[in-house]
Amino acid sequence: TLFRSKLCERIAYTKFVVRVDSPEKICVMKDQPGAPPLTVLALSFKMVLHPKTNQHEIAVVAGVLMPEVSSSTPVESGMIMHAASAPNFVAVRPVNHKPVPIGIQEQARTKTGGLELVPNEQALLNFVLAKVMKLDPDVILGHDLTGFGLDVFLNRLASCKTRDWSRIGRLIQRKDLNAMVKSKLGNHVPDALAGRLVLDTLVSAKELCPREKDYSIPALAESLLNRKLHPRTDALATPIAFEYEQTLNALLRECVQDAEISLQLSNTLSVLPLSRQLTSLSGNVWSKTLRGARAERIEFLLCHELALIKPKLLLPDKLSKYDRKALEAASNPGSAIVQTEEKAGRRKPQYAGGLVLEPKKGLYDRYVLQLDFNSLYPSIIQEYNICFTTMDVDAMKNKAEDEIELPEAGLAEGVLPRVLRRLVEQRRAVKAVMKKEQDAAKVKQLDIRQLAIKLTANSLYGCLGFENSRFFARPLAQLITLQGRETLQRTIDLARDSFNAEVIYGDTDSLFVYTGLEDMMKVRALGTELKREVNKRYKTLEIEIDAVYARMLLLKKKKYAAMKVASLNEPQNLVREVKGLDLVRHDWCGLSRMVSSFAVDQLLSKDLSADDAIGNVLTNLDFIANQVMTNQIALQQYIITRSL
DNA sequence: TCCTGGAGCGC
DNA sequence: AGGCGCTCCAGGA
Repeated sequence: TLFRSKLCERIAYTKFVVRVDSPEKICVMKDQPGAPPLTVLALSFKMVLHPKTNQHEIAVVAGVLMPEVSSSTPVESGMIMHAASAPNFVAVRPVNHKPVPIGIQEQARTKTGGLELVPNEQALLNFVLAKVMKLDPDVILGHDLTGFGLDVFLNRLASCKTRDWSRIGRLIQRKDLNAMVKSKLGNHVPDALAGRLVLDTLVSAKELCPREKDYSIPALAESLLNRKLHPRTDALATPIAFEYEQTLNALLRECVQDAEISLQLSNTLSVLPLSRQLTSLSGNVWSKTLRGARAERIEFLLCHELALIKPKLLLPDKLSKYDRKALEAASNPGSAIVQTEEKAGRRKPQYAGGLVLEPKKGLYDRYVLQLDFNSLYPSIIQEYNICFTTMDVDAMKNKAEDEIELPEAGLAEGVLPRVLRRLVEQRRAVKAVMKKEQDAAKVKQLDIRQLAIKLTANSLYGCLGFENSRFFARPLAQLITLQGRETLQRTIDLARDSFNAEVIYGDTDSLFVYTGLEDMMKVRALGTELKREVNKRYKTLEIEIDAVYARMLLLKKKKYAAMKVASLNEPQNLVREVKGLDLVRHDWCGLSRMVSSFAVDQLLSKDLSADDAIGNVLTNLDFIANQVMTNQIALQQYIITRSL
């Protein structure tokens, strides 16, 4: 039954309300129309700290609207420019009962730059709610929205006892917002915004760019958008900034810019199309994907797969910590219940992981060959048919690692190998279409799909070892890493015994071979031969030449620097690659990283002998020491960043 | 001196 | 609300 949503149907703030009597009456449309375009509203806030209550209060809100956004095609760069000219708004209210500067009042009166001046915080909150109601965005987007912006916003809505607070979402909610925001159980932001997607670019950037070190707006604008921003104030503004026209104007501009940058980040990272692909692959809920719930995505993927293959199979219960303890106590009635203190941080490892070789330390000045297994763990699952449907996981629960045996050969393909095989097939198909496609926008779209498939396949293993996962199966995770270690070791033995190759290092799925060669053709030939010899031993497992390095400095496990040959056809074109050294770590200051970087450059320089390089490094150290002593280094260079 | 955590990397 | 491995550095016994 379709209702026009009127006052009598106070369920949602939507145009229509649909009521269905039974889930059986829902079916999938045969000819699916394309997904409708989405309205995206980027929001950004500036807070002040109330001097007495010491609580965050909202002082400035900016919004940038981007209408008609496709969730399947990535946004083209031309569209991003369009966003800047789309209807923006920025609203400000007086702080500490002091009127805002006359110039700002004038701007607001003449509506310059979409500026709205409101008398107090309550009015500011209502202004935002009215805007959201009017624009009715499908997506509310911003940087650190879930951790800060919207969280504070909801707290202020609650504190100010704002009427009809649920207008921020699409579901009419009469719940006591105060009780909601004070509850420690989970994040209440998504619940309050039911009916809209919350896209937090901080969450998305952390997931999609895990190698980034600094996730602040200016840092991401520089590294991802190639935009250098002016020096900025903090999200937490000082009351003094509200007293002068110039500083307040800067604050307002910055607030609008934050919303705009956040929108561009989401576009550049293709967060909407990618999260939609991830969601449609796993069959979970889109808003959850945006919250980064990886384990839940895998859970849904496997639930759907099981329902398809073994429709009569009962799914395993999802056990809470309490449930697990109770079960354990029941199965071992004699044993004392061990009280394990769960700390917030990382726990001790529960089983063995990848093999890391002791590196043969030193500076290598002839070609080093790096070979990598493609998707090692997904490949192992397929290669050995590892699954809870091919092995008795319960029987192995308390067994030692070396007692866990591989499934017998000849068993039917398990669920996990099947899921992975199908993902691999899908990805291959997408890539094939990509090659033929001419339209650049469609290529980008396909690229996002293949990336989503890869991410999904690669996160399956992690969920097998994750205690709170519905499909938690430690014996499987153990067996997978064990096979990984053995596979790498067999490869090393083969390289040594059959090729007389010198393996200088290796980590989990990779090995580094010092070839001693100076002829790229011979290096390639060796790599190809090694690769062929390894790959012929497996059905699914596959090793590949990952890189060739002209020079390599190998210091410790997980710490090395090297000059990588950018393309095998142009061996002269070298790119520096650094792993684990101090200069890639933020807990060392800029000066230290700079000195370290200089040293690495010298040591890896093709034109220098080791002695000359060391000489240059020592000279530089003297020079820097002198600069330090004579106070010529900017204070900025001494800042270290480290979480506590 | 030995041992435990945390950070923050690498894979 | 994926996993483990390995430096480093602090701090306590």
